[in-house]
Amino acid sequence: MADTLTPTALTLKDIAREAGVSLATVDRVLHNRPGVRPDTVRRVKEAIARNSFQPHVAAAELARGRARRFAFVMPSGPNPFMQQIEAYLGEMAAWLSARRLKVEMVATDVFEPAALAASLEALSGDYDGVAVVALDHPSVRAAINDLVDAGTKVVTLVSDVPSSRRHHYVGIDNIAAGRTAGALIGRLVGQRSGKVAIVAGSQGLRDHAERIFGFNQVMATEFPNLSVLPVLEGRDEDERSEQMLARLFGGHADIVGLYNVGAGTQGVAKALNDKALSETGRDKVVFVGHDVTALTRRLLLQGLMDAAISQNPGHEARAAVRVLLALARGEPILSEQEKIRIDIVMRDNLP
Amino acid sequence: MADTLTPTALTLKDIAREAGVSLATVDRVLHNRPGVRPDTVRRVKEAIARNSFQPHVAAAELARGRARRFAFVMPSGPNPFMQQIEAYLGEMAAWLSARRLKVEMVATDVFEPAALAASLEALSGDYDGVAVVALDHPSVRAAINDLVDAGTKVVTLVSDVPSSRRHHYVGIDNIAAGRTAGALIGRLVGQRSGKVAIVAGSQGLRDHAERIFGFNQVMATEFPNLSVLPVLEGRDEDERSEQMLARLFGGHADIVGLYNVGAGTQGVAKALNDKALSETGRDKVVFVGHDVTALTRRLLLQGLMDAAISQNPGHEARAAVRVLLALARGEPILSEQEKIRIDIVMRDNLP
DNA sequence: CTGTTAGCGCTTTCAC
DNA sequence: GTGAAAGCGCTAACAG
Repeated sequence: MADTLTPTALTLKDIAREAGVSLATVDRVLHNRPGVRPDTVRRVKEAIARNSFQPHVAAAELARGRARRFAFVMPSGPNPFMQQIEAYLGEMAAWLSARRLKVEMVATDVFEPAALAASLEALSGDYDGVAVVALDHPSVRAAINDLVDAGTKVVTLVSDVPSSRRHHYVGIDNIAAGRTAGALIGRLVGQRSGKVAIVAGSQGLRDHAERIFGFNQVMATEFPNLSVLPVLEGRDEDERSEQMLARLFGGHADIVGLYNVGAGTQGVAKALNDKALSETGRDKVVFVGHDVTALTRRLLLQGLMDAAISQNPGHEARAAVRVLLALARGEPILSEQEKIRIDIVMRDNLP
Repeated sequence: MADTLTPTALTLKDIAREAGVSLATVDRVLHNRPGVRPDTVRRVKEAIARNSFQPHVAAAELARGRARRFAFVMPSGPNPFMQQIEAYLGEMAAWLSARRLKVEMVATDVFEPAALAASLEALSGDYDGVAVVALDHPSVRAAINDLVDAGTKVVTLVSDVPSSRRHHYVGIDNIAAGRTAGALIGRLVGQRSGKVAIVAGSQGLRDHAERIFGFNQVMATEFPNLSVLPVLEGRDEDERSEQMLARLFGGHADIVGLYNVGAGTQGVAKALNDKALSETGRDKVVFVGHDVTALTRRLLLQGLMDAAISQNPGHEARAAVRVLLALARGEPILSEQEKIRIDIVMRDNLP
């Protein structure tokens, strides 16, 4: 019982013969290039459809000659998650080079819309595709639209600018991520009641704001035993986060859960650990954060952290490249494959 | 600040010139084909290494002419998880055909080692690669080894035969999956103490046995408040699972957790639901199972099921194809990309 | 508007 | 053992 999923392959020439035109004309129709009479277009398109013809990617790739260039615009600074994405891109070197693809990194300041926009504008014309960790700001939106208008394929990475005309977003649904964090804390706290603390980088960052929104949604509707404290804004900095949190712990004896929305994990963990040491015997605070890094991995193994909501950085790096390549080639995108899932990582399923 | 990850590309001809030989000789060395003097081999290899030369995959693919054929040997019968894998393979049709790859499905009885072995033997010589949902049995092991010896690339899918010489395993670490299930049940049960039930298809199936092993490991070491009841073997059948479980519930009033290792989910859910209806006000039994299907999705949304341990069937289908292709081409495998992760799926991060 | 043609960088005969 | 040469199925110039 062998059922073939793929029919036998035809070539451009077969289609040309069937439509009664030349190779070049089929090629023009295939790529929506101008200079073909509407009636001819129709005939060719019919022949293509009738045979469900698929051009051979390898032949197309070989024939075009020049390599494709992609730029990755990433935040400068020591964000471990972003460094992981860059590292995974580096691991693809052989894969990229066997396909004659060139990927270049461009570092820029994420918290400065003007700087980001300028970096993007500077890329215009030089690249076939651009992946950008974007800030949702009017000037960034404009820069993205300009690139798109110039024919560059653009994907937003990790953080989206939905109002722009970017071709694709590679990243997670942050509202769902926040809901997931909320549900985990709620469930892991169990019967107890008390307060839940939130530490974020800034509520001005779109992804952070969305996560908090999702988190509160779940808390309000499903865990009446828990009350959420006002969000602390630690700017993703260790010391600031630690101090704010230590003060909060001082003021509230009944904190049973802690959600760390962004980075600054070192400081958050420190504050939590100090609290645990000073009050032996108390119930542990349930601690959920984001992303699997060297640090969060250690905290999970130690048991100080209970779960990390994670978006696989390797998958994001590869998906961004594949999507840019598919867009550049005019191929359809395997949306199921390129969708980034929200991973729940606990000690026993650490990747 | 633009850092290029990929150097400029050379061609076979460049290497040939540098090594002072012809195109054909470089090609022979590149593919370890015989008929080249050892000294020449050395010179060519040096030139390749010195320039870290990467042959252009598109050119290689185009030049070989004939299409590659892969077979997927899957269990017959209505296992929803396997059907999902087949469906995802079907979705790749355009992708496959654009690469001139042919994928064929072969259905066989998983519970019959002889039948499986025969199906595999029958494939010999006709395919470049075979993906098989394998049973760990000596005759299956032998059949796999025969295929490998005949030059066919073989990957095991979902269920491994580690003792065979298969080139790759595409699937999850089932011991870790069982540990994850155990940790989830333990944590979600919380302070309560009581008993935990396990329903499996059969302890003779390698993946089921491994999951149970991991589950018990975690239970024994970390949740002294919970005691695990003897495993019920429901043969992945709905009715049988339901009856066995209903009887178990009748005999033990203090069951607080339930781990469903395999299929038969319909029956398990039925038994659990009946129990819940008959004893309002009691604490809910924490229910963890495997895989996200139409049914488990519904149960998660309803709240009857608390978490599903899942291996992404789409990812497995695509990884199997990519690995077979890389093996056939002699390319390195992106192990990080092809690794199948253990997903924890709860209501809020349903994919 | 449409057709002809010269490659792209490999693989694979077939000669030497 | 080694080399020369004919494609693979497209794309992109250039002619008409």
